[in-house]
Amino acid sequence: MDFLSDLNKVQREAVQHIKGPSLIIAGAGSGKTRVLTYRMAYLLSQNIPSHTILALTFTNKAAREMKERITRLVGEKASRYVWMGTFHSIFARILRNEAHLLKYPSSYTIYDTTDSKNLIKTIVKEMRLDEKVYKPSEVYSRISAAKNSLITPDVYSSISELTQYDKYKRRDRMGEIFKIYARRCHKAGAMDFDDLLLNTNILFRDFPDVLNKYRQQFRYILVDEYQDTNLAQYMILKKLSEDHKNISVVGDDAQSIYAFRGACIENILNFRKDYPEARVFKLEQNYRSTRNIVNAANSLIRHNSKQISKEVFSKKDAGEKIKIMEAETDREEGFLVVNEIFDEHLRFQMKYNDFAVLYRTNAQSRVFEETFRKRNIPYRVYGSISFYQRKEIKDVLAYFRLVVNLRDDEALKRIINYPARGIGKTTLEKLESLANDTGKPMWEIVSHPEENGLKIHTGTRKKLEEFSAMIREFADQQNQKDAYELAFEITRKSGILKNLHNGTAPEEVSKYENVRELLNGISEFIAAPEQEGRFVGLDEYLQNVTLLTDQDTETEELDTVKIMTVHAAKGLEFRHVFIAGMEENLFPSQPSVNSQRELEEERRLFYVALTRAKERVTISYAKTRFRWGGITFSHPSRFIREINPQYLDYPVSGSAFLSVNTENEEYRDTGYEKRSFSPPRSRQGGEKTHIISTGKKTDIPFVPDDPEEIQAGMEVEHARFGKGKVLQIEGVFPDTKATVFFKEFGQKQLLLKFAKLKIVKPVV
DNA sequence: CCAGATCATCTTTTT
DNA sequence: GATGATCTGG
Repeated sequence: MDFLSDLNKVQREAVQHIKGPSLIIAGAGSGKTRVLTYRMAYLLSQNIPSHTILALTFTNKAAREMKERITRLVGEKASRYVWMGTFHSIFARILRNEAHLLKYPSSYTIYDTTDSKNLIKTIVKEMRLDEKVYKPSEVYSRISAAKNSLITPDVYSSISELTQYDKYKRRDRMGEIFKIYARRCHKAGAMDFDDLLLNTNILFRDFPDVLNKYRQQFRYILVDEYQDTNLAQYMILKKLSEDHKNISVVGDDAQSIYAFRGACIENILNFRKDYPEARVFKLEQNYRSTRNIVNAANSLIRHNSKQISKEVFSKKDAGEKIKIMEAETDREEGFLVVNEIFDEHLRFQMKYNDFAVLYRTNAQSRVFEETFRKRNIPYRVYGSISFYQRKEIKDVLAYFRLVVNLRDDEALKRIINYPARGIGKTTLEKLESLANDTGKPMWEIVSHPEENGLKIHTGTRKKLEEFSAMIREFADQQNQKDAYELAFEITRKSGILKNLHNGTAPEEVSKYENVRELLNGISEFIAAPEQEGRFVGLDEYLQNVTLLTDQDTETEELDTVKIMTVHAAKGLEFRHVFIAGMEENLFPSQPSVNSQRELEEERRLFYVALTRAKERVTISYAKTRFRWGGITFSHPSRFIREINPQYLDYPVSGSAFLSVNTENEEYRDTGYEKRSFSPPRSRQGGEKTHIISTGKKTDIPFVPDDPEEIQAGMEVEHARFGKGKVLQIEGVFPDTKATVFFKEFGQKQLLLKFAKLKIVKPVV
C-alpha cells in the first residue's frame, strides 16, 4: 500500500473510505484522476474481487486510461474483470444479456443521432405534418429530453408541462410522433442512445430479480464526472446501490457543462440529501495551475449562483497574467495565435504538445487548421467530425448492422441503393409504406416481395432479389467468418471498395483510405489481447464500435498542437492554453444569453477552459468574423470582464476592449448584425473564395489566402462544359460571376462559387 | 432511375 | 461552406 504516500491527507481519506456513500468534490486540477485510480487500486488491494466493482466514466478514453493506470498499480490479473466504461457502453452490454425480457433481440443495433433524425423525418412526412414546424432536430431533442427524464411515450401526453410547451410551439402531435418513433425503433430491433439508459431503468423496474442480480454483483460503485449525470443515470445508480450504498461519486459542480444533454446539476448538489450518511471530501488544492490562473478562474466562477462552497487554491508561483489579444478579423486571430505558438516553440524550446487552442464551436477550427498548415506546424484536431460519423464509414457500418440485425430499417434504407444498383426512390417508398401497413420490417418485404403484395416490375424485382440474396449470404456466414473476414467480404462483394477505389478525386481517395482504416481497425480489434484468441464475430465488433467517438481512436503520440472545442478539452491539461473567439454571442453562445441557467453553464464552460492551463492562458477575440457566409461584427465577451482585472494583461492595441470595459454599459448587443457583404477595403484580410487551388504556397501574413483568381483572358476548364475562355468577371464575392465562352455551349454565365473551374492557361 | 448542378438552410456543446 | 432537397437532362 506504499502508493498511499503519494497522496495528501484529504485524498488519502477519500481513497480509504470504501464502505458507505461518499461524495468527492474535486476542484479543477486537484488530482481527481489520481484519487479515482488509487481508490480502485485500494479496493483491489483489499482483496475485493474485480468483477464486483463498477466504475462509470464519461468517455471511453477516460475508462481506458484509468484501467491502464490501475493495471500499473496492481497488475493485470487483479484488475482484469473490473466493469469499467461509460454509462452507455456498460448498460448496452447489460441490455444485450437481458434483451429478451424487453422483447429485443440480443443483437439489437444502436441508432445514432442521424438515424434517429432520419426516422423522425420520415414519420413527420408520413403524417403529412409541416417539416418546418416539426423540425427533426427539435423533435429529436424533445424526445431525447423526455427519455432522459424517464418519460416514456405512453405517459408523455399526460404531462401538461410538456404538452403545453408543444402547444405553444404548435406541435400538438408531438406525443403521437414519440409513440410512433418508439414503436418503429422497437420493430427495427434498435435502440437510440437514450434508450440505453431508459430501457435499463425499465428493465430494473419491471424485473426485480434482474435488478437484484446486478445489485448482488456490483458491490462497489464508482462514478466519475457525477455533475454531468442525468435523471436516467441517477436512477440507475440509486437502484443499484440501494442496499449496500457503497457508492462513491466524484465531480465538480463548477465543471458541469452538459445540461443541454439532460445533465442535472442537482444530482451532485443534492447528493447529501439522498445519502445523509455520506462522507464528503473536498479536494481544493490545485496542483496543476499557477496562482494567477486559479485566482482568475475563481473570480470568474463567483458570478454563478448555484454552487457547492469550496475554495480552490494553488501553492505554485503567481505566474504570468492572462494575456488578452485583440484581432481585427478571425483570420488575424488565427494568425496571432499560431504566430505566438511558433515563437514560443522556438524561444522557450517548448514542445507543440504543450499548446492547445480551445474554442466554443467546431466551426472555428477551420481558420486555425489553415493557418497551422501554412506555417508548417503539426497540429491535431480533436473531436469535430468523428471518424465514425463520416458518410463512407456509416455506409459500411450500415451494411454490418443490417447483416447482424436484418430488422434494422434505417440501415437498410441507407444501403439498399448504395452502391447504386437501380433501386430508386419510387421502389423505396413502396417498400416503406408496405412495411408500415403490414407492421413488418422492410427486410421482410424486400426478401419476400410477392407474398407481401409488393407491386413492382420484373426488372426491379430482380434487383431486389440480388440485393437480398447478397445480404442473406453475408448473414449466413456470421458464425463461420470472424469480424474481419466477413467485413472484408462485405466491402468487397457489395462493390463498396471497388466503387471508392475507382474514384480519382482527392476526397474519393481519402474515403477509400478511411474504409481501409476501418477494416484495419477491425482486424486489430479481433486480435487484441483481451480477446485471448477466441472467435470474434461481426456482431460483437459492432456492439463495440457504435458507442465509440473520435476521441477514442488511438493515434500514436506525436508532438502536435491540439485544437478542439472546450467540451472536448475537459479533463485535459496543457502548459499554454489559447482560448479563441471570446466574443459576445459566440462565447457565451447566442442561444444561451437570454437564459440565466444557460448563461451559467457557459460560464462554467469558460471556467473549464481556463483551468486546463498549467502555466499560461491567452484569450483572444476578433472584432469581425466570418460566419455563415457573411461578415459579422462582435464585441469582447462579458466573461473577460468578469475576471478580476488584476490577473489580466490588457491588449496593447485594445482600445475597443478598454472602452467597453470602462463604461460598464448594459449589453445592448442583439447578436451579430448581419450585413450584406461590402468589398473589403484594400482587400487586406479580405475574404476570397478559395475556388482554385494552384498548389502554390503563399506565406504572407494577413492575406492568408491568395489564390490565383480567375481573370479575363484565361483559359479554363469546367467539368461539364469543357474548356473555354473567360470573357469577363463581374461582381464581388460571394456573388462573383464569370462569363465564359465555351466552344460547344457558347457563352455561359457561371456563379464562381459553384463553377468548378480549373485554370488551363493563365492570361495570355 | 441516375448523376450532376443548383438551391436552401443552418451551426452550441456530445454519449 | 457543408449538407441535404430539389431540379434537370440523359
